[in-house]
Amino acid sequence: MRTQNYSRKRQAIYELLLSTDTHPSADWIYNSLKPKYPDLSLGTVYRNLKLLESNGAIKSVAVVDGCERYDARISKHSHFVCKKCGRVIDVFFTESIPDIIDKTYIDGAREVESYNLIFYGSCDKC
Amino acid sequence: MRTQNYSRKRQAIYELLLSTDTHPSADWIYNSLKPKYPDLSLGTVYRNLKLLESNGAIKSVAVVDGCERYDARISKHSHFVCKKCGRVIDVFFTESIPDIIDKTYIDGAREVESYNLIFYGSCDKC
DNA sequence: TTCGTTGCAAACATTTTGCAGTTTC
DNA sequence: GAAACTGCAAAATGTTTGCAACGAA
Repeated sequence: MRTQNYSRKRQAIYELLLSTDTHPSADWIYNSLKPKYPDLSLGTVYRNLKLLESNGAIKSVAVVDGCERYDARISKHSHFVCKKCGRVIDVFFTESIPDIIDKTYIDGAREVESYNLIFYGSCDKC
Repeated sequence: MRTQNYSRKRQAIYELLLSTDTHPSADWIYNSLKPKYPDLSLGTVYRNLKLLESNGAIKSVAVVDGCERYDARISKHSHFVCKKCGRVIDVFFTESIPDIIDKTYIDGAREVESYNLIFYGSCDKC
C-alpha cells in the first residue's frame, strides 16, 4: 500500500460503498455524492476506486453492461447479476463451496490468490 | 437465433476459436486471421463474436485488462486468469462444484440461467 | 431479387491521464 | 515545504454503428 493522506472525498466514497448493497458503478457513486460535494469530479471517483481496490478496502465484483461494479464488503460471498436490469444481488453461499473451490487444483497456475463466482439470470423485479 | 447466411469469415472465426485454448480477444482473432483474410475488418470480428455468442456457439469467459475473452468450448468448465500476463487457463473442476452451485438458493433471483467461476493469481510462466 | 454480411470510418462509452492549483501532514 | 490529492479537459481504450457495396440463397 502506498503512502496516503486523509481525503474527505475518498472517505465519502468508501462510506457510501459501505452503506449500500447495490454494488454501485463509478458513475452512480459520482451522481450520489455530487449534491453534497458539488466540486467532485468523475476522475476523482475513478482514482479513489482504484486506490481503495489496491488497498484491499473494496473489491470489483462484476462488470455489468461495460461498467465496473464495486463492493466494500470484502467477506467471502458471491453475486447474482440480472441480465435484464443489471441489478447485482449478494449471494451468501454454503460453507462447502469455498472449501471445495479452495481445494481445486489448477494446472498452469503458480498461485491462486482469489476467485469470483458470478451467477446470471433474471431477478424477481424483472 | 436470427436467420443467418453462410459466411466464410464467421466460419473462420469460429474455427479459430475451436482450435485454440488461449481464449482469445477480438483483437487477437483479428490479427490471427488478417494474413489469410487481408480484407477482414475488426468490426466484422466484433459483429460475428456477438452473433456466435447469441447463438450459443461460443461464450465470453472473462474480461481481462478490459478485453472480452472468448471460448468455443461450451462444456461446463471454469477459468484461471493470470493477473500478470493475462493468460486464461482452462479449469476442469470436480463434479461436485457444479452440483453444489446448481443447488445454491439465491434470494432475489427469479431464474438462474448460468454462472461463471473465475480464479485469479499468477501462472507458472510468470 | 431479397436480405444477410462486410469494410471503412466515424461515433460511442467508460476509464485514464497530464497539468496546475489545493490540501494534508 | 514536500508530497498527496483534486478539477478539468483531453486522450486513450475497447466496442458499436451507419452506410454503401458485396455475397449468399
